[in-house]
Amino acid sequence: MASSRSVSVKDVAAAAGVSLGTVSNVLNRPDRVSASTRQRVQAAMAELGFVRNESARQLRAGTSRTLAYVMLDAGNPFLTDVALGVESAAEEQGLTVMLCNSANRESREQAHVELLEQQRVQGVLVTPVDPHAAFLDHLAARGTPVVIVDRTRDDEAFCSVAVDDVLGGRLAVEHLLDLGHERVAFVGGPVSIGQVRDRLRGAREAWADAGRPTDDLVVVETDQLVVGEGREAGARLAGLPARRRPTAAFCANDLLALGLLQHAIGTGRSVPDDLAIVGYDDIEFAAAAAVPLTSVRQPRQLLGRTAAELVLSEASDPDHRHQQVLFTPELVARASTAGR
Amino acid sequence: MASSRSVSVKDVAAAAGVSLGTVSNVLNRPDRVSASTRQRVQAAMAELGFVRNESARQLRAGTSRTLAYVMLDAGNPFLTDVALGVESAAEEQGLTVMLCNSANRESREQAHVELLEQQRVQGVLVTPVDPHAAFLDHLAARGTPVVIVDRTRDDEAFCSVAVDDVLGGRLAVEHLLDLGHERVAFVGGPVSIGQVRDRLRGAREAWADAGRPTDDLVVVETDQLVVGEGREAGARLAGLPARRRPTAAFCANDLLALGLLQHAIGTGRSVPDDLAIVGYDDIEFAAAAAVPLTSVRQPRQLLGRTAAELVLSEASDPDHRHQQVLFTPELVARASTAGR
DNA sequence: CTCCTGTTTTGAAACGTTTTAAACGACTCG
DNA sequence: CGAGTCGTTTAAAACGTTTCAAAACAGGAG
Repeated sequence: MASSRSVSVKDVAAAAGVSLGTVSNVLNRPDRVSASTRQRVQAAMAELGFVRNESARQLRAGTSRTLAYVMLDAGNPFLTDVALGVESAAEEQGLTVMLCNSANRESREQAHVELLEQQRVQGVLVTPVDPHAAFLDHLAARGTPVVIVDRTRDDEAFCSVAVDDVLGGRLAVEHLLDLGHERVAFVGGPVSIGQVRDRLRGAREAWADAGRPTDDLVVVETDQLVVGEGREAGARLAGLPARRRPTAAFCANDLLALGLLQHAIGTGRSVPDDLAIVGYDDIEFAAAAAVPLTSVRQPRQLLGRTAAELVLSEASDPDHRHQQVLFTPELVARASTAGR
Repeated sequence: MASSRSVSVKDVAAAAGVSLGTVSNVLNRPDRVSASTRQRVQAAMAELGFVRNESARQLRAGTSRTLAYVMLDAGNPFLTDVALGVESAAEEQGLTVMLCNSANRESREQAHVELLEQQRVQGVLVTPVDPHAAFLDHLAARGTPVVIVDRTRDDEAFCSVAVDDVLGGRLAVEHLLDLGHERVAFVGGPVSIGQVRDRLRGAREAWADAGRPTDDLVVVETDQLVVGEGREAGARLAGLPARRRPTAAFCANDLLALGLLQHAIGTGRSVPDDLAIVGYDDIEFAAAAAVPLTSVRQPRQLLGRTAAELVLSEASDPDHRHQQVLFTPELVARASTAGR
């Protein structure tokens, strides 16, 4: 209960009438200490309100018991689920996770990464603004294990975990083809985002494999992956002449899909009868939408868990080889595409 | 670029041919060092890939340059917005923020708090499972500044920032009264949550102030504040005989409101004509719902920002007095209650 | 040439912990 | 009764930084 200035091992030792090495033993290998002294020391610790100084411990140990996840956007429900997976894997290893939010700003991402390196964290997981940023290479080159999460790089300089977006796009369009749609829209953008590109590619592959004419897959490009853009895409689709108008849309994420859905309902059109909709990510709100949304689900928690395991393996296993893990997405069919 | 084992100040000193004190000066007060040696040292640091060891720095300094926010649920968009406010305030002071997710489990919350204390963070912000948990008192008693966020306590043992939930409940119900509703439901629960209690109390006060009979404010208690419970509440309301059935509902949060909305649309009822809905929190998805949701907005970022400022004042100002800040919520009217 | 002044650099101590090798008793065995 | 053993405790060193008093130095002024 003492609220004065920080109580050290030395103070505890003095109070308990033992040497400071003994106090340390009580802390770290209690079995090496006789029961009576152990109790005396523990009593002193409680009495004085001793709190171990992690900096000193870490300085001596050379390494910390934490692991960090630098996330692109802490407000994105997808990424917070990934974080949950990271945490559960870390917890099993007795490690703590620090979450850092770069809020889509590369400068913040870099600042976080640098501080984490100074703190000698066990490893850094990162969903980066730009997976090719030089400071990530530097970090890894100096020996901190790094895993890239939900993004990929062209080279194999890092471990990474991601989901097969080409396959996801394929699943979505195959589902719509199965339902008999002959004219489908892809809604998403900007194509500068690798994931959007891959999902579109998968969609096109499925379309081509089914022998459909290229023009019947209408691409509606958006500026961002947000609800408002989805509404606007809805307006653009509705403006098309009836025979060119798609009967189904595959959206590059759920937010777009929600916007599209909102536009359809707002203008009195029926989902799925007038327009079937497939989203991507299967966020919690997808199932909770006015018309529950068919969506492509990614193994979010597993993504995080695997990333954590990889980074720990890299930290402990001396002859670790980088690996790029690619998970398989899964289509969850709901009312927004129900049979016609 | 050296990827061997950690490079220390000593190594840099040797490489640059100066004493280790000089290297430290280059790092901390570059003006005390002549231009030529400064450059030599900096070149050596770059050459060797020197990274300051934060543990050692902190051990010497006695305090860290970080601040932590232990959040109840990192998946809750409301709290991530609060975190954004914390971060922006911290950034201005040159501090970094660690986010810790307790995922609604008190044991995790406690584990985080304990590690943070060991790390001697500048201050701890916390949205706790239970604001009266003993370990929070202990933490504060030992001298770590603590601010309680979005929760309140009966005593004044801590600084806290929260929003006036009684007023929020009042605003919601006054809005519905203004629109001429004569029978209103309050949907929310469990009442063990202080915030639910307060919002209900505000609703009742407004109702009573308008001279309406108590029975005409129907309370539908839920088990949790989630979408599914909202749907179920919708079913319960729909099951009431027409003359006892409310024409409007005030939900204790937006998730419930979304569930209620979903049920109404799914069963072919019109919002707001058959049922007007008011939510609480004004999360991003509220505005994006099938029918944009009227909701009570809280100053989320300001909440976080103020909490950060309070904790820093407590850390630096020796004669700091605890204060309980209460912000004012604001009603945002949208289509789900549009005029009738 | 000496003395002084101001700037730059140095050496040593300190922060709080963990670890290792050595010291210490007490006991047993030959 | 001395040597060896075992369980417990201790003293000292080390981790990498910052800081502070003191030393070295350079450049004038006398």
